[in-house]
Amino acid sequence: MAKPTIHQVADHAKVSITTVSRTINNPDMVEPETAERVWAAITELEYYPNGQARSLVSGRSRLLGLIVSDITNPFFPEVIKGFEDLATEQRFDILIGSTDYDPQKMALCIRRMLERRVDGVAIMTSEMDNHLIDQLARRKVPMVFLDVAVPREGISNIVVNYESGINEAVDHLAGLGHRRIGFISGPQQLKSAQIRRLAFMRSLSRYGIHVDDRLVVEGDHKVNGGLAAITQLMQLQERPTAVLASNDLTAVGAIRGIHQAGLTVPGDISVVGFDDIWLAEFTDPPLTTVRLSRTELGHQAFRALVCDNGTPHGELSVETRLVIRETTRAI
Amino acid sequence: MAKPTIHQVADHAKVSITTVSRTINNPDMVEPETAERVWAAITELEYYPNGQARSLVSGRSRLLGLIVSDITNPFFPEVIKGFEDLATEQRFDILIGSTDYDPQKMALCIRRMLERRVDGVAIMTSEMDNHLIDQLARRKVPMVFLDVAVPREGISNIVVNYESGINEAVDHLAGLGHRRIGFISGPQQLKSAQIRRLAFMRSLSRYGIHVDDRLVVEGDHKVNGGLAAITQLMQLQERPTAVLASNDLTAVGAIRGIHQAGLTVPGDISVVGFDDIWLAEFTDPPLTTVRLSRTELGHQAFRALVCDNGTPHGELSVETRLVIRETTRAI
DNA sequence: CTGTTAGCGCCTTCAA
DNA sequence: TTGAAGGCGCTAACAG
Repeated sequence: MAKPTIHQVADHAKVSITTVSRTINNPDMVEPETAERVWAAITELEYYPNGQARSLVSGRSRLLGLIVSDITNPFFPEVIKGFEDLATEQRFDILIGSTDYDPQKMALCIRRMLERRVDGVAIMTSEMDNHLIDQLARRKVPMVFLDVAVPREGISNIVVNYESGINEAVDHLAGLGHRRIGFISGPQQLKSAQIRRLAFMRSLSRYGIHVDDRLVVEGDHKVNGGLAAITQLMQLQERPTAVLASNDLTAVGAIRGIHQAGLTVPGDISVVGFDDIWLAEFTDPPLTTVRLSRTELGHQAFRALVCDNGTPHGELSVETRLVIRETTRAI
Repeated sequence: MAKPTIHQVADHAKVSITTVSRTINNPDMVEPETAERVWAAITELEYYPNGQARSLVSGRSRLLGLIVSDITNPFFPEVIKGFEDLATEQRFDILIGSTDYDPQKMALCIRRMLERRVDGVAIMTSEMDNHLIDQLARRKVPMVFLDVAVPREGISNIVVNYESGINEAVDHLAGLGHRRIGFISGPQQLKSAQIRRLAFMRSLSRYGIHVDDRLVVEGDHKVNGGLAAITQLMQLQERPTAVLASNDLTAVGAIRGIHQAGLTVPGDISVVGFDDIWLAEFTDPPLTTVRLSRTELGHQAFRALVCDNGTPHGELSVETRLVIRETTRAI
C-alpha cells in the first residue's frame, strides 16, 4: 500500500473511519478492544494521518514561519535552533524563509507564509513590507518582531536589553582605568545598530565619561568595516585605549587592524565585541564580548507566537551580559 | 474579510468557483474580460489560495524536507542556503528538522515529514532510522543522502570528491618540502570522517610518502579534539612538520595547541584545514584549507530531489579544492 | 461506544 | 468559455 488513508485502516480494522479518527484523537471515546484492533491496523499498514487534510478541517496548520535575513549570518543559526527546539516540542513545524536583505524576497516570503496558512510568523529582519504585514495582521496571524520600531495591535515584540550588557562592559573597562573608549557602530540605517550605539553613548555619560564624537565611527557589522574603522581610530592623535564594537565581526576586524598596525590586543588597545557568536571564543586572543543569547531569543520568539496561557505576550525581553575573555586589560 | 476563500472571490466577481480556479491555474481557458473581473476580486479581497486544500487535491505538497544534525554546526547554514535558493526559485517551501545527533529525534523528524507529505527529503546526517527510511522509500518519496554507505533503489546520493582537494593539499605540502605529514581525523564512527582519513592515506602513498601510523590520530571534529590530538602529535620524538586536519574546527584546535606549546604556525608546523568554513578566513593566521562548497552541496541536494528533466539523478558529486592562505610554509 | 453525514477549500471531470 | 458535481483525507456534529 503506497499511501494508506484512514479508509484502508478502517476497512482493515473493520470499523468506520470515524472510529479510526477517534482512536487517534480521542482515545477515551473508543472501547479498548476496538482501539487495539485499530492500532494494529495502523501499524500494520504503516499509516500516517495526512497533515494537509487535518489542517484543512481544523483550520490550524501547526506550521510556524521564521523569517531571517541570511541564515549564514552567524547570528541566526542559534536563533533558529532555539525557536525550533520549543516548536517541535509542541508539535509545530517550521517554515524558514530568507530575505537576503531584499524587500522583494521578503514580500515573497510572506506571501508563501500566507498561502501555507501558518499559525504564526517570527520576523527577525528589518526589510518589511508594511502592506503584507497588514494582511497578516488582518488575518489575525500572530507575529513577533525583533526590536521593531513601533509595536502595533496584535504584534508582539522582543526587546533586547542592550544597555545591561553594555553598562557592564563600560564598567569593566572603566574599572581597568580606560577613559578614552571608542565605539565602532553598525550601519546606522539598521534600527538595532542605532540602538546599540545609543546604549553605548548613554552608558558612557552614565559613568561621567565625556563622549568624544571622533571616537564613534561607523562600521558595517562585518570584518572589513571593523578594520577600516579601527584604522581611522588609530590615526587620531589621541587614540582610544579601548574600543567597543557593535558586533563580534566588527571586533574581529578591529583586532586584525590593530595587529596590522603593529600594535597588540590587549597590550595597546583593549577590544570588546558584541553578540558572543561562536567565533568569539576562537579569536586570538579570545574575545571579551557582550553576550546576547540567541537561543533565548529564539525561545522568546516562539513563546510570543504560541501563548501557553491563552493570551498573547505582547512584549518579551532578552538580557545581555558581559563575558570577559582576554582582549581587555588594565591601561 | 478575515480569510477569503475561493467562494467569496467567485461571488464578488459574479462567476463560479471553477472560473476563479481557472483564471489562477489555466488562464487561457478563461475569457480575458472575465479574468480581469476575477483578478480585481482577488486583489480587492486580498485572496490567497489555501495551500493545504490545493495539496490535498493535487496530491503534491510542494514541501521539501531538509534534515541536518545541528544547524549551529558551521557546516550547515550554507548548505541550507544553497538548498533554499533553488527551492524557493521553483516555488517549493522547506521544512527543516534537526536531529541533534539523536536517532530518536531523527525518527520524529521523519515522522513529521511523512505526515506533512513532503515531496522529497534531503538527509544530511548519519543517524538514520532504517525502518523509517524504508517507509519513505515505499511511499516513493525522493530522498537524497550525503556520502551514504550503500545507495539503494530510489535513493540519490551526493558523493564528495574529497581526494581532489586532499591531493592538492598534499601536493602543496610536499612541494614545500614536507615529508612528515600528520593527520588529525574525525570520529571514526562517522562515515565521512572515515572517507576523509582514507583519502589522506591514499594521497600520501600516491606521493610515495611513507604513512607512519603514529602520525594519524583521532580527533572529534571539534576544537578540543584538535587540541588534544596535536598535543599528542607534538610529543612524538620525531614530530610532524605539517598537519592536515579532517575539518576546520580541528585545525583551529591544532593551531591553538601549537601556540600553547610555544611554537608557531606556520614557522614550526604547517596546518591545513578542511571545509573552509567561514571562520577559516579569520583565524590567526588565516587558515590554508581544502574548500568544500556547501552552497554547491545544497544545490545538488535540491537537484537530486527535484529532477528538471523528469528522471531522477541517482548520483551527484561535489568537488573540493585547496585554498592557500597563511598557515603553510616551506620547511 | 460506534456509524452516518456533512463539510474544510480547492481542482477536475463532464455537460451545457 | 463557463458551471455543476464529485472527491482529495480528515474531523465533528448528530443519531443510533
